[in-house]
Amino acid sequence: MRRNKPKYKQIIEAAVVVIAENGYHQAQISKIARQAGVADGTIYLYFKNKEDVLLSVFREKMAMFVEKINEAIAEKETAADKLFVMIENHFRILSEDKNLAIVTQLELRQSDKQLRYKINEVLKDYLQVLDHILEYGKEQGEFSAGLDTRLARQMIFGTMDETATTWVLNEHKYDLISLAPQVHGLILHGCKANGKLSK
Amino acid sequence: MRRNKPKYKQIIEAAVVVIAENGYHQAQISKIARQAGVADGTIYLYFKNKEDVLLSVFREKMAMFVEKINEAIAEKETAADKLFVMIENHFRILSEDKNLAIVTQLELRQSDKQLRYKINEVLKDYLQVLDHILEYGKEQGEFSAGLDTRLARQMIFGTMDETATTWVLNEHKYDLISLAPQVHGLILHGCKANGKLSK
Amino acid sequence: MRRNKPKYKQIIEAAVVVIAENGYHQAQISKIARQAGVADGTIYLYFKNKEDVLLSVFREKMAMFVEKINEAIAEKETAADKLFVMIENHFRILSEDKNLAIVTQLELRQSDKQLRYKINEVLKDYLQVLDHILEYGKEQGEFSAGLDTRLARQMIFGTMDETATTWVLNEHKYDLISLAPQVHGLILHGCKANGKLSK
Amino acid sequence: MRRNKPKYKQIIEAAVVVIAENGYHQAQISKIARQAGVADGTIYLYFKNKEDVLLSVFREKMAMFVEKINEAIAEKETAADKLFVMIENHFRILSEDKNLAIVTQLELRQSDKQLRYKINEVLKDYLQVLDHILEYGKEQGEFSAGLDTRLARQMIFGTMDETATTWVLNEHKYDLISLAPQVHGLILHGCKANGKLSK
DNA sequence: TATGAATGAGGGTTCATTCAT
DNA sequence: TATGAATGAACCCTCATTCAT
Repeated sequence: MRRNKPKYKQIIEAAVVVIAENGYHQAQISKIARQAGVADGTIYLYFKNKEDVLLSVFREKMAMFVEKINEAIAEKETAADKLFVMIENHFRILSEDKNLAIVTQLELRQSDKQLRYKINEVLKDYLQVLDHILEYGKEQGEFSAGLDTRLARQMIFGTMDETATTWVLNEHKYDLISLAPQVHGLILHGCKANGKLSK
Repeated sequence: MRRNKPKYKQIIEAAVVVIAENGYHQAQISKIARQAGVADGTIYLYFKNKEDVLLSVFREKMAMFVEKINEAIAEKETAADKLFVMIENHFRILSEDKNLAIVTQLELRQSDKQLRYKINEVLKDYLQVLDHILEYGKEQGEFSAGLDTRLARQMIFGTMDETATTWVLNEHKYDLISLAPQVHGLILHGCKANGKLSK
Repeated sequence: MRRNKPKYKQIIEAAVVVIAENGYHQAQISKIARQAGVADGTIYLYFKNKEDVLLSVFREKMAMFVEKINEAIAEKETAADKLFVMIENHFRILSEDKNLAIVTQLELRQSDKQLRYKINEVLKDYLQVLDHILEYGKEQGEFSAGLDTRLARQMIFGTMDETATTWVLNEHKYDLISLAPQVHGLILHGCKANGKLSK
Repeated sequence: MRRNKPKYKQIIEAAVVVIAENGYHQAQISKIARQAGVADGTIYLYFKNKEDVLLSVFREKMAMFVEKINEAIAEKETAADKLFVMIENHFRILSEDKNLAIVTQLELRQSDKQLRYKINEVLKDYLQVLDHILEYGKEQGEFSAGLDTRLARQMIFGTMDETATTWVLNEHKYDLISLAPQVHGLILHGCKANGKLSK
């Protein structure tokens, strides 16, 4: 199994660094090879082609995302709490690896439609975690029974994603993790003034 | 003034069609020229370079977005209503021009960092419309006083954008406009079951 | 006759300025037209094509060269004196119009082989002036009877030309005209130490 | 070291042929590659860009010029003899490689100002050989003590260059090498009839 | 496995020239 | 005569991929 060999990971990590430092369109195979300390041709022993390298970057990182977040979620009881740790961990992982944040929020989006579709397939694993929380919340009566899971998932992911992208575009100059409580609040209660406060 | 000449608009419209049909990276100047019914060189009488064509596509379309939405908003009294017509019109404009939807939701995002930054500058006009609604809602007591405008704006835009992108990725196979009420509800009240309403 | 109309001269002078300021390859018809204060198309009412403009620049200027130099030569008696005023005037004309110097010594040489051949045809008028001086000198016994006119002409023209070109490449930072006596001396006597002087 | 690899020389030689046969402005990289029997891209493994190819042609050939001429000069005792073998070898090298003659005398002069300056830098090595002969001749009392080295160098180089260019423009239809003695004579003694000295 | 030299397709842009007004 | 908007051909260079070693 190629994916377990050390050079596989080595190339993936090199790709993240090269893309973050040079941008998507300047991330040539030769640069990735040099960063990984292998020859250009060697990359083709581990990956089918360049698209496969980029997709693998996303796949590996997303798997890590899902794993970490599933762990964190499991420890919480309520859907609201699960949602909170999901948001917080989403922000934390990006905060802890700024290169990864640049790559996923800005650079990989420059890939063409074909790769975008494949990336969206991989993303589904992550979105399912969200769906599970939403279904669980509805079952428990925490979330509104009439909630459309797909729409709610789009709201939550769209909000987290837009928040993270804005943070990267602002060159990480404020703390992303500390926005988690407010984002959580917005997602749970929306913008509307709630009864007591607005009175 | 070049921008008022008929060929200017003609080239912009041709660019939308070509990008939608061929994808960002396959939208060569020669294809756009052919679609517009002009010679390749003519494009350079109206635009500085290819990037200028693409940025102008976004600028012209976004101006149209802002204009239409400002008109619609002006007719409404409450912030909640303004927000509703904004969401509905955002979805309506994309629904009415599927090529435009493909271009703004998928293709133009493949532009490189430099163009992305310029596009983001143009986008600010649109985001400001959102900010005005949010501020207005807070003034009127409709929206919670403690609402962070920037975060709320990111939530709203992120939600609309993610909803629209998912719709495009699903090849417009369901009705986007009819999602507006639910999206509006989510943005106003969030996911949380609200005692009285859920009864 | 087109060549006597004011716009003909106007375009020629504009071409000299544009070529001197922008270089041969950056001397587009549109720049020359703008400098001359006419429309692009107007140039084609006076010249067959761009090559014709450039060749005409050379032809007009060379005619002026020949005329001025013939006048100066006529006043002198000996071949040596005629040669001296030729060298001095050659240097003087270039010194008095630095743009012309740049154009003839550097820029027009970048023209392609076809134009070079035509320019060489025009140059023949000038070289004939030299030939006449040489023949006259031989007749008068001033110049060595065995002198090969063509070779001597190449030596004289080559020397003047190389001297002028080096001066232009050095950005006119020394006085060209004052080199005339030494150049004259070299051409007459060569490098060799002459008996009496070397004693 | 790239310059020692066989393909480097191979591309240089191909460039000389292509430029001589097609002219400077028609010497496309693709033609040079085809002539060299390599792919277009291969040229860019050995040269930075097209200008680098052209400059290298001149640099390599000029180095050969300087080397051959230095060898020939070293064998001679007097400055006059050194000068003679320099002229003869200058003419001989061009005579032996007619393509090279076309390239250096006509085509490379069409390069733009930037490349011209770089070519002039390379040419300095050659001109220094001339300077050394002139200085040596003055030391030995062979050449006139008051000789201005720079001017004399310009005369000699200008004469040789003009003679060679005229020969190329006349399509090599007479023998260039056999002109060397007369050119040598002209350079040494000038045009002037030297009654007594010539006895 | 690993190397890295060689390949070759593909496109934005310029500008001399034309021609309807 | 004069205009200037429109034309469209032409080319350097990059880089993903291959394959002989």
